[in-house]
Parts: sequence; C-alpha cells; structure tokens
Amino acid sequence: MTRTLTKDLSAHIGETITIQGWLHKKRLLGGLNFITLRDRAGLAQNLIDSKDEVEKLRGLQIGTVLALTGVVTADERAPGGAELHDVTVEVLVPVTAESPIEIDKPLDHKSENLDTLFENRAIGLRNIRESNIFKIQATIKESTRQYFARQEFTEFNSPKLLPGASEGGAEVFTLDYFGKEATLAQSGQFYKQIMVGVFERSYEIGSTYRAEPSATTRHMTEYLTIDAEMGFTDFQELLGTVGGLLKAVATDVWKTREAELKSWNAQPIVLADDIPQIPLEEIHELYFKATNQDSRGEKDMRPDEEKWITEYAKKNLGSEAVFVTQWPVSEMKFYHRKSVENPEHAERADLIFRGVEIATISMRENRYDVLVEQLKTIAGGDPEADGFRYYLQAFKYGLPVHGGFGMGLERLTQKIIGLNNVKEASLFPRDINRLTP
RNA sequence: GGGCUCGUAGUGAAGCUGGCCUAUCACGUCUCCCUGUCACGGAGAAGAUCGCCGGUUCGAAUCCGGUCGGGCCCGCCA
Repeated sequence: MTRTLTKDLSAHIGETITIQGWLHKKRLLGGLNFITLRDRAGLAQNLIDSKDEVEKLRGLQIGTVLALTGVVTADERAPGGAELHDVTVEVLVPVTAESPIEIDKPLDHKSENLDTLFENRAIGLRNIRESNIFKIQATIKESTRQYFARQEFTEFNSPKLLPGASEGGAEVFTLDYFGKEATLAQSGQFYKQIMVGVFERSYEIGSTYRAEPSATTRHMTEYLTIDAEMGFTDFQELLGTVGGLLKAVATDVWKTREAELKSWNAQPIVLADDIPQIPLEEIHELYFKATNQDSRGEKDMRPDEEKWITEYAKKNLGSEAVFVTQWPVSEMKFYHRKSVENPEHAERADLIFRGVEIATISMRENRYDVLVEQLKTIAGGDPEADGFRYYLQAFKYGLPVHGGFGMGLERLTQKIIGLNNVKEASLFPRDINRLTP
C-alpha cells in the first residue's frame, strides 16, 4: 500500500490515491458529504457521495482511524485547492466513544478549565491548535540546538538520580534507592560545570524537579530547562550568549512556525540588538517613581515589578527582554562568583522576558579553595559529602573561569506564544496536585 | 505555607438577595431532512439525584457549617 500525505494532494491531481489518518470532522449534507481527515501533515477534505460509503461511518466518532481511497480533484472550493472524490472508506480503528473534549475546535484555555484540559490531555493534544504549542516548542528546541552548535557547544545529558541534597535552596524530592536515600535532580548545575573541564562549552535540554509547594501560573514540579555552561568567558560575553540565544530562537520560531503562532494570536517579539542591562536597585527606583510601589532595598523583584519592567523596557529601550544585574551577595548561591569590581554584588543576572523570569545567568566561582569555603559558609555543605565531592574534584583538577545559565523551556514557550499559564506549555504538566496523565 | 475565590448534563456557560427550576442556553451525542460544506443549515430526542455530608426552613442549585476537588495572588524559583 502506498500512503499519500494530506499536504501532497495537489501533486497528485487526477490520480487515485490512499490517505490514512484520523476522522477529524463530518459534515454530512445528505447526498454530498464532506469528511475531513487529519494526518501528521495536516488536514484534507474528502467528498463522499455514495450512500454506502457514508453508512460505514455511522456511529463512528471523531478519532476513528481511516484509510480513504479516491481520485484527487482540483477544486478551488476545497481547502488547499484539492480534495478526494469518489471515496472508498476503510475503517482501520473504529471509535464509538464520544470524545470528552473537543478535537476539531479550539479548546478553552480559561484558567478555571485547565483541569479538564489536562485531565483529557491524551486526546486533547490532538486538537490542532493545542498541538501547535508543542510544534512551536519543538522548533524552539531545534533552534536552540542549532544556535549552540554554531557556538561550538556540545550537548550532553546529566543524571537525574542523585545522592543527597545538592545545590541547596529549592526543595528536592527524595526517594528510596535500594535502601539508600536518593534525590531527583533540581538542576544539572554540577554536571554542566564538570563538563566545562571536558568540552569547555556544553549544554543540555532536560527535566528538572522541584518539590516547591508553589501554586502559581509560573511553577511546575517537573519542568524542562535549557542548561548551558561555557569556559574561558566573562560576564559580558556570557550575557551576549544568552541574548544571542533568545534572539536566534525568536527569529527562527517566527520563520518556521508563523502559522502556528498566529493560531494563538502571538505577538511578534521585540528585542534590542543588545538586551538592556539594568541593576536591580535601579529597577526598584524606576518602579517606585512610576508606580509608587516601594520595593527599594528588597533583594529580589516582585512579580508585578517583573511585568512592569518589561513594559518599561519595551517602550523606552525597544526590548521585551531585559537583564537584571548587580544582585546582592547575600542572595548568591555558593557556586556563584562575586564581582571583582564590586564585592557587594554577585556576577549574576536574571533574564526577564515579557514579564516573567525565564533565565538565571551567573559566573561561577572556579577557584577551588574559595569554592570550598563558600560551600561551607553559604550552603552549609560538607565538601566530603557524596553530593559535593565529585563536583569539587573537577575544580581541584583545573576548571577555567566559566559561567552559565538555566532557561525554562516551558516559560519561554509560554511567553513566546502568550499563554497565561506555564502548564499550558507542558505536554503532561506536573504540579503539587497533578501527577497524571 | 498564607490570603482570596470557584464547583450546575460529556464540554463550556446562565440561574444562586430561597418557591414560578418539573433547572435554561450553546457545543457535542442520537434520529430524520438537506449535492459545495468548511464553527454547514433545518426539525426533533436523549442526557444533570446542581461535588459530597450535615444543618436552617413549610420549601434549598440558591442560606449556614464541614469536607473533598479546582483556580488566582503572595512567598520561592526556571
């Protein structure tokens, strides 16, 4: 059997062909009946006038797997300009159960109804507009890989099963590992730094796990990060690399997924050639002057402030992304490096894009003795513990000055499309009260 | 973890200052009609013990308490 894809109909005008896919829509007008079939390439319209052939579809629901054989006919009234005529229907997998969720029309994404959306994910994802989200996400990943390849980064995968607590801060999931306690990786942080000693420049796109009991539109317990690390660099080059990635993704995704983006009414992405860098305290001042909300002296940004600063930057600096710099050392992680010029600040930046923090960037402390000291004093960690000793080994035997970043893939996808909740950009979201499907 | 909210057919909504609710509408489903639909159209039908438990009342989807399950914001972060 030769199968033709729906997108190739117009190349077979006049020929008898077979297409296979899912029943997407029935429009039965009586003597004239339109059947829309979905395959991986899209949709095709099929015209059935034989009563016997239409009868084969009686009682069968959307989702039924069909093979349709017919003559390709050019007709400007058909979507795509061509359709199948004189169709013979073969039912490959009959579906009699009614779908619990709509497949052939846009699904409701109101926050109150996301639960229904996720509960029926297995079939809801077949909805074309729904699957567009993940085609866009796939393109973001492809674009990221191409960008990193151009910059001579080598892709790797870090283990997700780890001993004990690692970088500290966030809560970790623990599990039984043959009688020992193991944890799920809250990031690939240590491993990507270790890989600097191997590849100099390395990255992974993988899952991370956080046991934070956060119930917001920004958090999940399992999510995907673009984690990258580069050796022999400095803070400004590092920020340039992150900005370059965002710009490359923004360009590529609009080049290859414009139709999918437009199905969500996504807005074109506005980015400055150089993503603006604004010190944290300066943002607090600007925010105070503009809104009278006083966050001055606070060691992080408020969610409203993150939204405000992107509006400000878009209007005044021509960029929907901005780097927040000059973070106080009191907030730094043990592996961060203090600024040489200003020891009160860590060499760290957060990338705010369209109102949400999508990445944290920092230079790492690469001096073994200083790192061990920071581990003890900042994280209260034991350098001999299994969670740290192998990591420290990499430094003991020589790591150059390096830095890296972690970027949330779902948050990036969410903001590129304009979705309200990160979970909408996750195929099978995990949060504090969802572990299925 | 704190605060605020919501729960009505398979799906999305209305009703909710108590009685005209024997619960309304749309999508979907089923039956019939329909030869150019593309959110097809038309006629009809089925489908809900109003999340659950208890209370107030002559009377509860509606008021009160509890409970379970969602959502939003804050904290924390990607």
